[in-house]
Amino acid sequence: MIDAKNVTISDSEWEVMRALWTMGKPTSRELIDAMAGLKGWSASTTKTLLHRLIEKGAVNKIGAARPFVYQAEVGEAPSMVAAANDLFDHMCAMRAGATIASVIESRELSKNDIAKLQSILAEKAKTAPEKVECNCLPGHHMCKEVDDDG
Amino acid sequence: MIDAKNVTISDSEWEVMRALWTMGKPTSRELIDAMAGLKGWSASTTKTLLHRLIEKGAVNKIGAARPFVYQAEVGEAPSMVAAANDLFDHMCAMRAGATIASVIESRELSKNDIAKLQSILAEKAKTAPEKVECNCLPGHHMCKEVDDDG
DNA sequence: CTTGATGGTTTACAATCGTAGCCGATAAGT
DNA sequence: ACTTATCGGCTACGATTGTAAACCATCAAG
Repeated sequence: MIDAKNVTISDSEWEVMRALWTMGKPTSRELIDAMAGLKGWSASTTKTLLHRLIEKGAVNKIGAARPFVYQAEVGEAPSMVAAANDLFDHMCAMRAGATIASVIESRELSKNDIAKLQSILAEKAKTAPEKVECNCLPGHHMCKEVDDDG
Repeated sequence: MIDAKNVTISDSEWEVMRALWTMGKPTSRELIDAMAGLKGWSASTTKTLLHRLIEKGAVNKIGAARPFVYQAEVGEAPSMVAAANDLFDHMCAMRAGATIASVIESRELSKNDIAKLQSILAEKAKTAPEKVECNCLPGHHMCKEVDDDG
């Protein structure tokens, strides 16, 4: 369940969105085939998910004639950012640094990506606090130091 | 639904885990009060979630006598990392850089966090590719360039 | 010993999700 | 025109989730 533009998109629906973002304006057939290949879903499954996404306003059905094409209504990048924020909003602020570190370590990033991140970090370093406070239970700072991974 | 240690922990359950991680080994009463304060849940709701987490093996009931204490069985940091990986595994590899950038921009990070990230990035820069390929539909690279946020 | 508080266990129930079959309309082939 | 393959809509159904009440056991107080 990931939130993008105030609607809740389920995991399976999310997969359909991914395909839609990649394919642009596919017909249902193209989408069905793609999902069949990617996830092994039956045609009905993809159709259902597509319909639910339309109901939720995350996808548009375009055209008047019979082979409609479908298009994502919510953008890919904003949805990614929303999903990531949703995740980090639900973890202790103290853990964000270590978690980001782990993500960076495990992902493939281009030279350009890295340069951008470095520049953001350099800027951020200027005003960074010595320590981030735990925000788990308001008023208390009960989280232990970060490195007790267990 | 976030995956940590091969069990699926739902959103609400996740909130309970957060409290457990913060509180350590609370009694059910303490936990119930915390969740009532944080989320406005009734005692029953917290009890149900706690039970489901125990069934799922994510939480341990400790003690033999009547006021048991409860403890998270899965660690906080690994769960965070698992959740983050889960998220990034389900987005186009091309988008990872921009998404991480947005996360870094919106989070509070300590000087130490930043230094650590900078060191990881410096290391990673040595072997970084010029460009990350789209991995959305295998065999094709259909994703547009990253900066068409819309 | 009865009683009530406190904590633990079962049951409930509507909403959403994952997964998919079936049906009706329309377009295409013969 | 008649049959058939497609496409889109409706129906289905068990599992999980969010939310919580009801019930039961046990300990302490009277």
